[in-house]
Amino acid sequence: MNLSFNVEEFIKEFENSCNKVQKKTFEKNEVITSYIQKRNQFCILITGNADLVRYDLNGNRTIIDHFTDTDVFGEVFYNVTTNNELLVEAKSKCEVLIYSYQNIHYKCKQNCKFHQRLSEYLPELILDKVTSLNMRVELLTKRSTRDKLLGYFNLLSTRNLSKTFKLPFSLTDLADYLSVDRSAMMRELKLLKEENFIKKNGKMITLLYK
Amino acid sequence: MNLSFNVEEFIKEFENSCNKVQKKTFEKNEVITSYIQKRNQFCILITGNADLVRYDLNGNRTIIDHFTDTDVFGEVFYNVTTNNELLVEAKSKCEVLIYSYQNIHYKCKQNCKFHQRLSEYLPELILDKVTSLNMRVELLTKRSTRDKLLGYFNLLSTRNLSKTFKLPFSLTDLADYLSVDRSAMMRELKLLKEENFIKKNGKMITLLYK
DNA sequence: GTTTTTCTGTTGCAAAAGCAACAAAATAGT
DNA sequence: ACTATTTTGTTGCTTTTGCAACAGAAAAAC
Repeated sequence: MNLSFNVEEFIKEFENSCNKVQKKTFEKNEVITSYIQKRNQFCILITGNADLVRYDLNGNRTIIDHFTDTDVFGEVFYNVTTNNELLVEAKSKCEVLIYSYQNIHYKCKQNCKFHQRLSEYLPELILDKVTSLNMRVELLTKRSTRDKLLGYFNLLSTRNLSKTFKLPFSLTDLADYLSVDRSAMMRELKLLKEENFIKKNGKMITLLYK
Repeated sequence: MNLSFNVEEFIKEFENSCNKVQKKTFEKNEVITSYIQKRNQFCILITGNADLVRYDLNGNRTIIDHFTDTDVFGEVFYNVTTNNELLVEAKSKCEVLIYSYQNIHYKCKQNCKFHQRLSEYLPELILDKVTSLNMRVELLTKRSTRDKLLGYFNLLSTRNLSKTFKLPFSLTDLADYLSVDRSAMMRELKLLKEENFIKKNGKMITLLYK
């Protein structure tokens, strides 16, 4: 994220300034929140990492988004219209700040610092989500598994300012993120290695082209 | 869209209240704006319809979004990070209100009504984009052409409160929207007709299931 | 009202992706 | 340190998708 304010400081303010904000801890594989059941929710991940996943009627799992330290998430950023299950699952032990809104328009009668700051920052935070959603759409509209993989690798490479980077996912999860079959993706990864597009060592990837 | 304010009235206010807002007319197939070249832009489509399209390096065209009367669009809702061409193309004669921001945080020194209103409404407008982006992601993560078609048809059916509805696209464009091959999509449409999932007459579709 | 262009519908063939199943490796749990 | 569980890597086979090409229908341009 590339925000105009410091999320760590924001978290400190949260914890002290408003008694409606709850701090909770979740173990690995626990469900942090459900966007279907809990509307108008705003969360900050203090430590750990978690995925926003959807389970559709065919039983397919899709990873919609991946969260790490200081990432924000919640239904307030998603504005649910789907019927499918939509869960945030802890991938490791997670500490989370949770706040539930009464109304969606981000105005609050209590004049605590937290709400002031939140109103101020929310448009920017939402815009940041828009950016990541647009990147997601760009990835998903790529026609082949190969292009999706390379597109995603480019993204990570750009973000890390390096041709070498670590996948934030297991390969199983990566397939669910790119919305492709895992074995087909593995086959494609193998071909990418053989054709010297990439070098791979566990979750470390190095781009060899350009 | 399901907004708390009336866009038609908003448009009237725009036209009168701020001399920085331009009203322009575009003929069919003209480029209304480029998100790569014109940053921080906010537009309202008064009449006509237009598509946001991306041309990637392989020459593939993807329709990212489709706009009709009173829809808003512009780089300000997209927050470009891509390198690909990203154009809004008029699909018919279009009247458009265009405003370019100096800064992305929606604050403006001039205290005209337009800017006041815009600051007020922008978070809601952006959130509306988030909703449509999330629906888009949901469609694109469907694994088969069939599921993409049915998913999209369900959406239109829900929106129109009717099992029968008109496609807002040509079939050629629909394929570019769902990010699939046109001939493969046509084949799938034929199967859907044969298996009595849908009835199709030109751009009118009727869902026969459930 | 005729011509030109775009869109629809179709097909054979090739390529890619999905499915199922399994062994080996790695990781987590105790 | 050992065991159970999950992840990785692989493959044969099937299904789906993409590509290329073309004719007829529809729409747009003149």
